Amino acid sequence: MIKVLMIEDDPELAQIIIKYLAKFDIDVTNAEDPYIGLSKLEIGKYDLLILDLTLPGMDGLELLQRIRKVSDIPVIISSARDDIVDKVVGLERGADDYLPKPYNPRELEARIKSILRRHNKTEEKKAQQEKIFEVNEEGMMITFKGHPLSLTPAEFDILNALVKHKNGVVSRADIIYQSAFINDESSYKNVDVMVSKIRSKIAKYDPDHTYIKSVRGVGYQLLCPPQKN
Amino acid sequence: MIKVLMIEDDPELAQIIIKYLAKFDIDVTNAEDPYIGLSKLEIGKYDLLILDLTLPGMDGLELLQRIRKVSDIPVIISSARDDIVDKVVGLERGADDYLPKPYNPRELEARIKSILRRHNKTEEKKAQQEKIFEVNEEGMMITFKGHPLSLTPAEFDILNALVKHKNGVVSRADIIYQSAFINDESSYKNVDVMVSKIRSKIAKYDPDHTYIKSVRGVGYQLLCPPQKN
DNA sequence: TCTTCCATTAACCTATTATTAATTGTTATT
DNA sequence: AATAACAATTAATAATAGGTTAATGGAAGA
Repeated sequence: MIKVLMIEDDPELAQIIIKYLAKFDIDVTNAEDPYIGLSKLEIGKYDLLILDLTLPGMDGLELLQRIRKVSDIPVIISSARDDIVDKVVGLERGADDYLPKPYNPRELEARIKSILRRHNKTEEKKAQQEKIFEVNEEGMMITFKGHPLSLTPAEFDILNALVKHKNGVVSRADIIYQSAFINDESSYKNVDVMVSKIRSKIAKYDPDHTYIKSVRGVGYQLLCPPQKN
Repeated sequence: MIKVLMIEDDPELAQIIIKYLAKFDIDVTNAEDPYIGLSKLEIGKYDLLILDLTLPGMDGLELLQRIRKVSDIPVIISSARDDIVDKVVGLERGADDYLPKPYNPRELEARIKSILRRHNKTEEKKAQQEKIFEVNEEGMMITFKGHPLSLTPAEFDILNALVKHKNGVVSRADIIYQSAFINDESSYKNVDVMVSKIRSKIAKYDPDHTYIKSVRGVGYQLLCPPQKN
């Protein structure tokens, strides 16, 4: 999901863009007022900014300069003026692209993706996301969609066992037995507790899916693909 | 001096661009033939490529694909066709910008600089990440973000071992064993003490992050990227 | 409905780790 | 040779992580 902030005072155009880009998994938030936009930029975490130049109360180019003082976010200028001076000044002041209105939303989408590809190597990220769980045994680390989960040793053993038996059920006894960090005499409930902790650590990055399913009377199972909640 | 390769079969246009960009310390080499361009790209070191789409003997988009297989160089497409499909496909296949002819050379210059500004920034970032710890084995020196850490020999061995096993856990036994400056019979706690000292030396320069993580019951681990406190 | 199993929170406890200080040993320096 | 400086080591104490169990509420299944 790509998060974009738009500063555009024409609500009609804003709506069109928001609707169109939503189809491509791009979530656009519009701020009609430049000052509100600026504060949103500071608070929220956006991947890119679409900036209109003709704004009420503030010149867009000036706004861009102020943004650049606090943020390195990629900026696409969208302007009604197809003027060479505006273009040059905008790009010089730190914009990554300049798109004269009216433009085709498809072009906007393509340009957003092109810029982001460069900026945070979206492709690499995507590749990482395809491997949902990645286990580094030596480092006792497991990454979930690219995010390293900070697991305790016992938690690592449990999730590692589940990943190894992908889509197979693993019993609590097996888990306890094969982990060096779980006391062989500890209760089955202990596994439940730690599974719960693992789940909450995963939920930090994806709260909407179930990855570890409990199989009644048997044990636990790693689901891939996951189940919606 | 910025070095640009241009693949453009119109020599007249090429000359105009070359002359114009020379004023701005941009050195443009033109290749009228796409195959020659491709080979030049492989040999020479260019910062950016300007690619015409309507070429003799080869489709520009196809050429772009072939370039992308071997190089990550920034590409600006310059095309006589102001067609939305061409634009979208071009950008999707890895171009960084698409400039329909005829265009103002000033705009080209501004776009080149904008793209390279961004490109150099991301390269910098990449380089920085790799160079958090820099080890100079013969000088028994390790620098942290450029600051030399004044480590004792035993401390050097420990941190060096951790850097070598980046993101892997190293046991106290391994550390003691492989260091010539730590007595083989010395206690594990000794390692703890020295790790503590290393940590405090790092903290002098970055008190807000954890670089050396203890893995309970196993050993220590160098985190990169580090963890916030 | 009723029972059993599971999920989650909180509280607990202990082994491990962190840190400081004291000790020993080694090398330079006068 | 005396001692100053420094590094490795051990000792001692404080802090903490992390596994465990208990307790409660909820879901699933008979």
